[in-house]
Amino acid sequence: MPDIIHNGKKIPKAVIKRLSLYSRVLQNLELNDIKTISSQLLADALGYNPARVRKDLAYFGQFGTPGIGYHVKELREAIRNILGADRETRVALIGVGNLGSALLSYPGFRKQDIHIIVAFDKDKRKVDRDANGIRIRDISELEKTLNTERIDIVILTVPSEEAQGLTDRVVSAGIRAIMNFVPIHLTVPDNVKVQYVDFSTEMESLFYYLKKNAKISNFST
Amino acid sequence: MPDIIHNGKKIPKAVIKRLSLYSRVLQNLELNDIKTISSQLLADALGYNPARVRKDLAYFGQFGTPGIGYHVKELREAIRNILGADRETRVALIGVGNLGSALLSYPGFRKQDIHIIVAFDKDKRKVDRDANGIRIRDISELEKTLNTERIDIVILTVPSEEAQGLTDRVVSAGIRAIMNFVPIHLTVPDNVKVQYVDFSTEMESLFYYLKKNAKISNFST
DNA sequence: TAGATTGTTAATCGATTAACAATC
DNA sequence: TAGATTGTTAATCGATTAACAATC
Repeated sequence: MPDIIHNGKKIPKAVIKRLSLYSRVLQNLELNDIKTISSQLLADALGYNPARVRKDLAYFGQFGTPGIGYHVKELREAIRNILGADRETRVALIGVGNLGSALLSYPGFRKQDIHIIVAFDKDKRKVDRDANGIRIRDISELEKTLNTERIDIVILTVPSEEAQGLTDRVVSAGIRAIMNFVPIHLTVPDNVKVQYVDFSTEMESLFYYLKKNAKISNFST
Repeated sequence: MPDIIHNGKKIPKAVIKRLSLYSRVLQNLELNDIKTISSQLLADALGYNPARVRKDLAYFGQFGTPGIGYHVKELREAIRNILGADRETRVALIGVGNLGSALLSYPGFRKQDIHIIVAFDKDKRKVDRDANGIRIRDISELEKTLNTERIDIVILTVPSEEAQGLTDRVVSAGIRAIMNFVPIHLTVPDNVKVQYVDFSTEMESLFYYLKKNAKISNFST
């Protein structure tokens, strides 16, 4: 992946993730009719340092007022603009198994204007069935549909053996962003971004911390 | 969270995640009857730098042989030992909705000896039903069951409004590790580790990269 | 004006990579 | 021995935090 540049400044990847979290906090503040918020309070809501909040925002401009803080509504709109979250995100999902089905009806997506518009499966018994309001298509229609439906992002929820092959097809079809739920490393060209979501790895590191913490508390008792 | 110390060295969080990925690659190599692997090849398999691989492993000891590389089987066992993945991980899941159900049958967990042993829901219509071979319990049995079943980790897949309340209960019951799929920030004591899994945030940053990349290619055409 | 809080610079901390002597 | 590759140190790069003048 090439570096991401905004107004001549290189933006760390982590900043983008946090922007999205700030936006969510601001959304809640707006619902509670809170008009302004300081970097301190915004940081507290997420367990961050206030300097980090100010620095993150400073990559993109000046949004606050010294002595006052940030105007909630304005800042939220600014962030949504930066993230492109003001437009609809058009998503395709490949592999309508248990996890795929769950994602099709994931409430968090709807809230953020992320729309899974098409779903594919290779199982003929699933094809043409309805999944959360959309028709499951045969995987043979993949390339054609990605184009006609102007898909931005592909979600992969297929068995491991099929992941790389489908990735290659999707990339050839012009897709540049893949959210990969399959626990293998995908090889893609440099201009394609893969976001890995890996439950087992997260679980294993949690368990490691747990084990370590247990030892630490044994020492102190 | 206190720092994680191993043999007097502070271990970066990212190292633990990668250890788990190394283990997975080694598992595949073992299945393909490959006996040894160099840091270079292990790095290639994950898109890393070979120095990173050697450095990560060096936190925990010396596992390789100069001129040869690492013995696949040995290294995998060593890593599983470090991660504690040689023991069974006992997990409870709260909230048997779409996502919760999908996780109950997630094949990646079974593969890594991660066992979801109990599941809870507050919906009386779900209670006592079977979910992937286990009986769904009423949420009122939460504290009691976490203890009798000796649960290590709790998975949270409940609506946002209920997440903090349930977190408090779970923490009072002595749980130290939570895998949180609910898109809100949870407040917990310092000795409890929360692992956030947030699809919307990942999706929004993917979309941001996509938008940026599109602009970059516009420039070059 | 006094208090609060921003935006930004400098200092710190942490993580990655390059380089290479040691060694199989 | 010659070639390969480790473990580790030093150099680089990047991200976080502290501090503070500017300013509402």
